[in-house]
Amino acid sequence: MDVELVRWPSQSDRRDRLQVAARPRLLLVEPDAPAPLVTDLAEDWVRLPAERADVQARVDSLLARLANLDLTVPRIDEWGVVRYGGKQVTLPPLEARLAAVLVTQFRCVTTRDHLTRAGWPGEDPGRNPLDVHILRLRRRLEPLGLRVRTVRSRGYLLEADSASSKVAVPDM
Amino acid sequence: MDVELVRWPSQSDRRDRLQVAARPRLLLVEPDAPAPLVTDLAEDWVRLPAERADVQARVDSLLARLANLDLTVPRIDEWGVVRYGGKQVTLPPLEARLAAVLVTQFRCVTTRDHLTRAGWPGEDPGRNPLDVHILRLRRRLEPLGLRVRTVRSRGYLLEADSASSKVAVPDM
DNA sequence: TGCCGGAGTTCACAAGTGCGAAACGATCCG
DNA sequence: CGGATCGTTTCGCACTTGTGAACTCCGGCA
Repeated sequence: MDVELVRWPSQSDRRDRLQVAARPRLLLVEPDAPAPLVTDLAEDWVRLPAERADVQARVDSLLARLANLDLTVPRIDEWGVVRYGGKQVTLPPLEARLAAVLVTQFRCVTTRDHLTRAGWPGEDPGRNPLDVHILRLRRRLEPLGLRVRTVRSRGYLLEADSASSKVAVPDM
Repeated sequence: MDVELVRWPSQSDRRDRLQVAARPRLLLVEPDAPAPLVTDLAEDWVRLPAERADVQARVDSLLARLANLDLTVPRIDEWGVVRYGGKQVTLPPLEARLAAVLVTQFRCVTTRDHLTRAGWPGEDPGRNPLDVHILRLRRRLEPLGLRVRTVRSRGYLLEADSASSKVAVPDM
């Protein structure tokens, strides 16, 4: 699980995106900026300049506070290794590029277009290759407890399998 | 309720008493002391020396956080993802447009007319489609602990389901 | 009290289409 | 050769949305 460091107020739009995504974040408040009013449980702030140890302490406190709220986030490195919940899998290059986008957008919708650009830079292979690789990515990520959910007519969304949003499909 | 200001670590015994009493407190961490690890939701800290405004901001945030713990407001993003109480669901386009209105009017009555204009811009599909989609929206939002309540002859109203479990509050 | 009518709810069915997934090929590399 | 990666085709399912009708709920009125 990661805490995002956000300079504030210069990166306030990034802060908003993280807030919408319910991602934990630490605001690094620039020297002359006013102090922010923080009510989100996944957010804290520290005044710059700050000791490295103080920043680390706030990150640790934030993580400890959120430990009860299950906000674990998967990670992927540059060799295509995805780690989550103590397990890991390795991905082939193309799927690693797709997974990288989905991981950074964890719990947020990623458009098909965005994924296509990430997987095939500078070309458009059409619809099917993406579909097939999403399918293969699903099978590889499943053992980790991760799920690639389809958001019809919008794109895809990576989320934890068992936790949180187990949506009952309405009968109709 | 007030926030107690505690010098730390010199008044650490007072801090412990306040913690046992579940009283909100702000630790004023002395210049050379190590940063404390804070997991209690009723506690925060600030490194001395600190601006008066920064201290005030932390006090305000602490009070606001405690006041808002069970007054969480649902949110919806532009891709139709509704988040509330640590859970989330994705909505199809039409229901997302309806939900967007109900979410921004949280706990306030929204007229059928308003919802119709939001769901079907530039046309009027009649009464029934709206009713049906309200029903479908109800079923989708139910797992989040949200309820669409009917206000007879007035409209609809989104509110928290009273039976839903609130966010877990550690150490309080 | 009992009945009526409007308001609101729920269901079944259907059309259109976005998407899933298997199966098969092609290519690359040890 | 054998395994892994990646593309293509194809069939069919399931999701979204609309429609009509049956059904329940509730207030008003005689």
